[in-house]
Formats: sequence, C-alpha cells, structure tokens
Amino acid sequence: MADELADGTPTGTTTLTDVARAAGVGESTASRVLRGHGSFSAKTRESVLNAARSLGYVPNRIAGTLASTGSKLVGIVIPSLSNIVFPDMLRGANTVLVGAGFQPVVAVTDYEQGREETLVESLLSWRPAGMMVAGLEHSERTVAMLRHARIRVAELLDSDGDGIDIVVGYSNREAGGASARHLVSRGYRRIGYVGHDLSRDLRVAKRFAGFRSALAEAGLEVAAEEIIPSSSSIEAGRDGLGRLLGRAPDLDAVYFSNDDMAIGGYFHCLARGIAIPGRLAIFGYNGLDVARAAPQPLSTIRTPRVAVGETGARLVCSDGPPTKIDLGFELIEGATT
Amino acid sequence: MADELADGTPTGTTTLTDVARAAGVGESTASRVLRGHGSFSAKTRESVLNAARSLGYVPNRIAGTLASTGSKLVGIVIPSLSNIVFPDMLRGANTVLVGAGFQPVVAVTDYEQGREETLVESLLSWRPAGMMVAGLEHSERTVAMLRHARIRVAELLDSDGDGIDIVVGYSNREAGGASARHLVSRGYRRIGYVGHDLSRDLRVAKRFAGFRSALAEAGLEVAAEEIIPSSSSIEAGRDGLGRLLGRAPDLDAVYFSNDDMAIGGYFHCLARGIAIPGRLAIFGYNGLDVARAAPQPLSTIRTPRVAVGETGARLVCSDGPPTKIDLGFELIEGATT
DNA sequence: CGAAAAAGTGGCAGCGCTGCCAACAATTGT
DNA sequence: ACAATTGTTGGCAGCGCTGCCACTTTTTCG
Repeated sequence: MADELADGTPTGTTTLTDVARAAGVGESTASRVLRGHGSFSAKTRESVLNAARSLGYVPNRIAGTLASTGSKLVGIVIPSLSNIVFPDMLRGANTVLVGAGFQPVVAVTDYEQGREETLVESLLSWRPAGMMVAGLEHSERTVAMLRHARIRVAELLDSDGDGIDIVVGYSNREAGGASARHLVSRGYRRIGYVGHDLSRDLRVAKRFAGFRSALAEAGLEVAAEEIIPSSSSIEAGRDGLGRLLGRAPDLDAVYFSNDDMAIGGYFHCLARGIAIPGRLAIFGYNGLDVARAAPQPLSTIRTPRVAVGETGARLVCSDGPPTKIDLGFELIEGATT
Repeated sequence: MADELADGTPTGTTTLTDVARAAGVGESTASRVLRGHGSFSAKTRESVLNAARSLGYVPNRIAGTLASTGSKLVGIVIPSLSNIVFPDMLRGANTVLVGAGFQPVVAVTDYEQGREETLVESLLSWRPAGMMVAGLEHSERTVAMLRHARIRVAELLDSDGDGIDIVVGYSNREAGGASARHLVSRGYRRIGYVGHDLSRDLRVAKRFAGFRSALAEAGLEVAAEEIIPSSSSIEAGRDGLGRLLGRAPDLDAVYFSNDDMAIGGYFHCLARGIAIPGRLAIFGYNGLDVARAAPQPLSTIRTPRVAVGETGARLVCSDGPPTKIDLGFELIEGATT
C-alpha cells in the first residue's frame, strides 16, 4: 500500500513491501540493502535506496525485532531522576550503549521495591538485550525474573554484596568508613550526622553503617544525629544542621548523607557565621561540582558515577562470565575539614 | 515449547501458546485473560493465571505491539542529561506517561542537530504512540519525519516560535527581557554578561537576545561579556566572572546564562570578598535548589520544568487539536540584586 | 418452554520483517 | 569450453501476539 492514494486517501504506513515493489525487487533484497547486510549489486542498491527515500520509508523495528529474535534495547531501572547520581550514571551508560547500537529504555522506581518489580517485568516484556539496575537489593521475584530472562544483567553503584551477573560499583560501606577515619585522623571527636530518609535509599544506610563502625573502631560513636524524613536536598541539609546544632551545639564535625545535604550545611554555617572548619567541620559524599567550586572546597568522597554507567554498559553489551568490578572512590580532602 | 524439557534442556522462552496449552484453553482465551480484556469465566481465569505464574510467563510486547498496531512507547529526545533542565522535564513526563500506561524511551542528542535527526528516525522506527522533543528548532528532515509519522508530537521548553503539533514551554526571550528590566529597575547600569556556549543551546541565545533588546529599550547595552566555549558549570561561572571583572572591574551587575553559572559567580564573590549586591549584583536563570538555599538567595527566574514535562506528556497522551501552552516563568527577587 | 440475546471460547489470518533456501547469473579455474 | 565457485536474487515460513469471526454454551425473557 502506498502512503497516499492518488485521491489523497492516507493508507497506513509505508512498508518494506512498498519499497521493494517501488524498486522493482523482492522484499528480502530490499531488506538486505536497507540493512547493508548480505550481497546485492550497486544498481539494486541505488534503486532501493531511492525508493525508500522517495516514499519516506521508516523501518519498523518492532517487526524487525520480532522476526529476528533479540532486540537492540537495554532496560535501565533507576530509583530517581532527582538525585544526580542516576542521571550521571545514565549518561555514562547512554554514551556506550548508543555507541554500540543499543537503545536505552529507562524506568524510574521512586525508591519503591514494589514498583521495581513491576518495572522490571514491564521492561523484560520488551525482550531487551540486557538490563541495568541500580543497587544489589531486589525483591525475590525481581531477581527470579532477571535470572530467568537469560540476558546480561548489570547491577550498579554498589559493591557491598552479591549480584546476579555483572556488578559494577563501589563500596558504600567502605566509603562511610573512610569518611569516619578521615574525620578521626583530623582530630575531630564530637561527630554528628545529618542524613535523609535511609529506609528508602539503601546505599545511604550502608554508608552510615560503615561510618558508625569505623568510628566504633576508634572508640567513638555518633554524638548526635538528625534524620530528615524526606529525600535529600540542599535545604534539608541546611535546616537539618540547624536543628542538629540546636540540640548538640558542641559538635566539632558533621557527616552528611551526601553533598547536597553537606552544601546545605555549609550554607547554614556561612549564614550564621560559623567558622569552617575551625568551629565545625563538614564532610559530604559524591563529589559534586558545587562541592568542588565552593569558596572552600567541600571535603567529600568522589564517586565514579559516569564510569560506573560506562563500564556497566560495556559489560552488558559483551559476552563473558559474571563479573564484579569495584571502581572505588576517591577521598577529597577539601577545605571543610 | 516448555521453558525446560524433562531432561533439563532449556528451549527458548515461554510463549502464550505454552500458557494456553498448560491451562487447557485456546490462545485467544489466554490472551484475553492475561490482558483482562473481553470475557471469560472465573474458572478459566484462574487456570490461565496459574499456568502463567508457574511457567514464569513474561508477555512479549514486541509481538503484541506488532499484532495490534500502535505501541505504548513514547519517544523523548533531549539535548543533554547534564543540564538539570532536562532530567527535571523528564521526571515530569515520566510520571504522567507511566501513569497512563506508556513507556518512555529516551535519546540524548548532545546538542547536535545532526544527531537529533538520527535519533528521531531511530525512535520512530519503534512506532511510538507519541514523541516529545526539546525546543522548536529542528532540521527540515526531522520536522518532515515527525509530521509524516501521524502521531502526537510535543515540543517542549520553549515557546518562542511555531511548533509542529503541541508546544509547551515558556518564552526564553521574554525571560531574558524580564531579567534585564529587573536589573534596570533596581538601578543597575553597568551590566555585564557571563554565558556559556550559545551556538549549541539555542534557548540560551534567545534569552540573551531578549536581555539585550530589553536593555536597549532602556537605552543601555551589555557593558562587557564573557562567553565560555564549553557547557555551563559552576566552575565555568566562577572563572568566567573572574575574567570578566578583570577586564571590566566597574560593572555593577552581571547576568548569567543560568543558575549554575550564577552560583559560580556568587562563589567567586564570596571568595574574593566582593559585596553582593552592594558592590556587584548577580542574576541567574532556572531557579535551582542551590540558588534558593544559598545564604543570599539568588535573584533568578524560576522555570516550570517539571510542569512542562507533565503537561507535554498529558497532551501527548490525549487527542485534540494542535495546542500551544505557555507555562510562563516566575521572577524571583532574591538577595543578590 | 422455546426463541433470542449474552457469555464464553477456539481457530486462524495477519502485523512487517528477517532468515533460510533454492534458483539463477556472473566469474573463475583448468 | 565446461565445471566449480562466487555473487545476486526472490519466495516463503515463521517470530508471538491480537483481532475478527464463527461457534458453543449459558442466561434471559416473552
């Protein structure tokens, strides 16, 4: 069927058959030319390409995928688009996937395991060539589906635990520990914590657990903590530190659940004239731009978020045995400790 | 074919036919039950559902979509994942689309029109139910393809121009103008500009054009400008302002291409002890968290990025005539002007 | 109580494409 | 010149599912 009849009636879309007919060749020949696969003469090539162009042919990958088994889609499941970590990871993954001819399909869980299950199922129904998910903790059924799918599965941004197939990340637990040891080595002793809802984001919980246990090894404990019930933000960090200092004014350092929160704390101190690090030290997590560019660069831990996306994507596109890669992190000794 | 033979040989995936056979019903009946569409007895329902569950059946939407014409995919094309604007818009769109049973497929152009064309073509080949693209400027072929596809097309985040079908955004030109008038009304006269690469991001160019022409109406012009050749960042803003002030130390206000840049400028002033706004006023664009939470809230323009995504998605999911919606913006009189 | 309507069900033809195979044409080698 | 290759090409059977239609039950109702 042509795209438009002589009388102007639109009739569906242009199909490969239309192109083949217009070019005066068989379907399979047209298909071969359009995919640059198999052999055909230069003349045939031209006529098919011309026909396709003049008809405005757009191949139907739905049909193509169904016929050839094995799509060029890769499902990506992340908890949020608000937390910079995930867009960063996504960016890395996107670059590599697109470079390898894959098309990412993104789904966002809002940190809910139930929704993760639904989304994984839904993505799998597109028969993707691979899946990338954030974190190592998933519902039993999610894991079962992922295993059952017999495709490459990458679990990203965490290395504290066992994965299904590919694991690329860094140890959040260890990052928390390193943060604590850094503060201790700098001589801080009355250390507080300002964090955000950790029941939802398990990586935050792991960090804090690592932090606590490293403190404990130094014979210390968290002197005071303030957990805000919502997700992290600069304002939450600012207000959280305000409240924490209201209750525990003698703290000499505060560990924040991430840089957003820490920058909030930094702003609180700036606004109140609290000397950093003289009167109060601040330590964050993530290594954001804003942390690096602040008048006093924030002491924090820089995580290889983009690289995690890239490496994960690369592995998902490849064959090979299950792999676990710890990309590590870098402790940035800024000016706030 | 069963998922696994008696001898343990894995044989492909479980199909609807398998489920139907296991449940002792016909394919179409199984299909109806699984989609909750059409009629079937409660008993049939149970047996199909049980069969599906015990076989670990995952429907194949590739096949489903091909058979039923019309997918539940919506293609989204954005220039970048690094600029907060796009993840924000994406978030709004995602919420609405998922709520309406659609699955977003995201593609990133890196601000290259050539790549946009490729990506639009590639996304269209998935026969999406709709498309959402950033901005109003596209290559001729891109527009042709989008029109040809006979699906809903939303162009987002800009309202300065004509669109293909649905346009949801705000006037970048007008935002620039409002910024200029604000500065003028506050009595600033020696106004500088620090911006980032505007050849790639057309919305930045529109803002600056609007800014200039509003200044001209007040009989003023941009006293000095510093354009960094890369994309925007806090550091770029900080360094840019440093260089600008080096060349033009007598400025009394600086307009930045966005809040990232402006916060960088703010940090520069903090670090150098330049009084804000006494000695120098700062004005940004976007209304980011960090701008609001800074010790001195940044004067800026807050744009309804998430709402643009939501509204655009809502319209893409609906029928109706071509529409253009200007969601406007809000000028935030912070403490930096 | 029988006819008409409704509910439940299975068969089967595609959706648009790819992969395989067989058919033929153009080369090459001997 | 003839056989053996190599290069080109079209036909056609699916991929797994949905939509339509025809058919068999039930239920409803005059």
